Amino acid sequence: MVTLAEVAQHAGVSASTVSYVLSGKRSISANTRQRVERSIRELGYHPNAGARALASSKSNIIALMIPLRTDMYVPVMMEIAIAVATSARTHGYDVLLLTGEEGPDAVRRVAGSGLADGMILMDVELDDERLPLLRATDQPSVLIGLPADTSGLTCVDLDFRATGALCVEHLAKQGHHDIAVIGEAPAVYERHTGFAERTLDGLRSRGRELGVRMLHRPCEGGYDAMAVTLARILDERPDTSGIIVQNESAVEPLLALLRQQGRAVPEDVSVVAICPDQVATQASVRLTSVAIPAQEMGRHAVDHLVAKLEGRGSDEVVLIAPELTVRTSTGPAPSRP
Amino acid sequence: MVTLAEVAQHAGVSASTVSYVLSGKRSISANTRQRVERSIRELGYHPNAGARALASSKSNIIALMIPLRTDMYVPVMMEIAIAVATSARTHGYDVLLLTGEEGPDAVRRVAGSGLADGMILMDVELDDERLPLLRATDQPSVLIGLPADTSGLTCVDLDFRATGALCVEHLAKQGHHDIAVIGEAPAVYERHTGFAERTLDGLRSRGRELGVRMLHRPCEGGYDAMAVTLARILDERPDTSGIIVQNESAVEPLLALLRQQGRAVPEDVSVVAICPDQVATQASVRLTSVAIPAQEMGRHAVDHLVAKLEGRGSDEVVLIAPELTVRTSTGPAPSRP
DNA sequence: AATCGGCATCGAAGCGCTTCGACAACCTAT
DNA sequence: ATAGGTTGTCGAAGCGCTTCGATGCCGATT
Repeated sequence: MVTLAEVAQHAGVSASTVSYVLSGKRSISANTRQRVERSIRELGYHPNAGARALASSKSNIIALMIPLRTDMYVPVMMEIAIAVATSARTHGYDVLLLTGEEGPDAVRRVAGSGLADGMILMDVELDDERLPLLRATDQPSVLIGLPADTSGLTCVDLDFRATGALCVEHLAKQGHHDIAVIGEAPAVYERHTGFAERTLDGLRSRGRELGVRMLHRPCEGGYDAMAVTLARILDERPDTSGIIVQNESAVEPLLALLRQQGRAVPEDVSVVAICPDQVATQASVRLTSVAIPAQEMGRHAVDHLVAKLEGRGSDEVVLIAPELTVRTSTGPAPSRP
Repeated sequence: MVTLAEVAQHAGVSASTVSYVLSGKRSISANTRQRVERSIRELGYHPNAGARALASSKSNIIALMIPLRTDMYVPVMMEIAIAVATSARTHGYDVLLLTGEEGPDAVRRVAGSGLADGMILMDVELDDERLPLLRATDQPSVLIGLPADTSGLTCVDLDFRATGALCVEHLAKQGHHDIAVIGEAPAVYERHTGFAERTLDGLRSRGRELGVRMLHRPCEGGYDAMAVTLARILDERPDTSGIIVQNESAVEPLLALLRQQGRAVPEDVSVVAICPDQVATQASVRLTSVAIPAQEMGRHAVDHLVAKLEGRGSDEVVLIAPELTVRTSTGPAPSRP
């Protein structure tokens, strides 16, 4: 293993000079810089991460905490995680992956040991148990998702309230008056997950303003659950002509069931989904949808965290504006007999 | 930030004693041990990760490299990653997440900087560009997936050859003679991904032994691609009565298309899937399937890597035996007119 | 009584880096 | 010609920990 000292010797300079070449914190003559850089290349030198962390009290590592909840849609999580890892690298940071297993203690461990310089928390609940600890350790952090109390925190999320509103508007504009909302699994609501509640909120308040009737039903993923849910909805509100789905694993079952029952999309029923674009475009009907901007969320989170770590940046809540893409699953409401 | 020295002072012992209490590398009297442990608790001490890494040349970090290929089924990757992170913790290791972005250089960087003690590579290709580097740096590592040349490497994977064989056997036993195989996207085969080729190999050689006709067609995910592929298959081999799918995003489209064409599953066509259990159970027909044991693979990989890091364990290839679960998508072949 | 081995503890060295103050050497402005 | 300011480089101190050898103490062995 090549050390700084060896590079210094090889280049005929002192160790500190090499260090300054690497960090750029003091000016170095072009000549010396080149000699040092050459030695680094020839010897294949890589600074030792531990020594660096010890001397500078900076690990250049960002911790990413992903609680493993089985009812969350995994690909989105993954996409965010990948985006976080990738953009972290562009800032010179690596990413440490923490799962929910360890629970809130992970926050304490990481903050205490100086393992990471900051952390990004995913899948934040409205009243998340990790938050008190976060505030106490004043560990620089960014949340993906919105808790109830955001004071002193930096959060990044899709504006789910606006998302809900946008979906209703789109349907209402096409003349739909009876709209059903197929939501996430009941457990998600029971857990008070921010995004689910905020979507619902946006959906309802905009629906009230526009004078449309709204019926919300949570739904586990999969075929059988969807069949039951859909039957209940159509039983309660036979005139339902618009459906908004916020549950990736309910999308395809829903379409299949509608087809099976002879209800054409979009002629008889319009469907709007809140889901990743991939799901919307790969479904059996190309779905009008509001995309979950996973990459963007990951990138934003990293950018804000890095800003904080560098002393720039402050606490704030960043809500990403939703965008609705019209595809072939929505159309004018059928005229009533 | 509390340091070892402060703990030592508080407990009235020397720093080295505290260190030995922590590591257990020398015997300590019960009395002293308790005093030290008490001080640690009272002061809320956490050893500094950087200092530890520097002094011991061990970071207690495992690097997990996930190339981001858009055509791989993401949830499986995620499940493995989570399993890796979780079981790493039980061995006292944390996990560093590396994406494919950086390419093979990441291997060099991580090995060179001592950032991680070892690494786990996912989604290994038959002729993976990271392998030469791996061998050169003699970084302790475990691969998930099998390259063409496994000499000097430790690999963990599902036995895809046996998986293929198992699927054919199951169908053949039920009297199916004309079997179609719907595979991964063409790009996967072009890239020479080990698992895809080995499955095919197992499929074909067992098929030959059993005297069944076999037709393999790669298939992009999604509805439209599946429609084209299925049409071609039924055109070429109208008597096809068994289908084996190894492509998660083709599963539901396939079922929907069969239904649409009035082919009943399993009365007219039997379907066997190679996919995670979740996909098999949530599909519109409960699928007879061979599961991808993601968790088990992650766990095995970590166990083997940790064994290597501790000086136990050697290079070997661990193939996990496939298990076929019979559900409702397979049955006897229809009798021919 | 002298010797030995094992246990419990301590002190000091050092892991590889960053960073601060010092100091030549040079370049202006007086 | 001299004070003052830059610029480029070096030496040394230390970051918080692990680990090696040394040491003092005790009971067991001859």
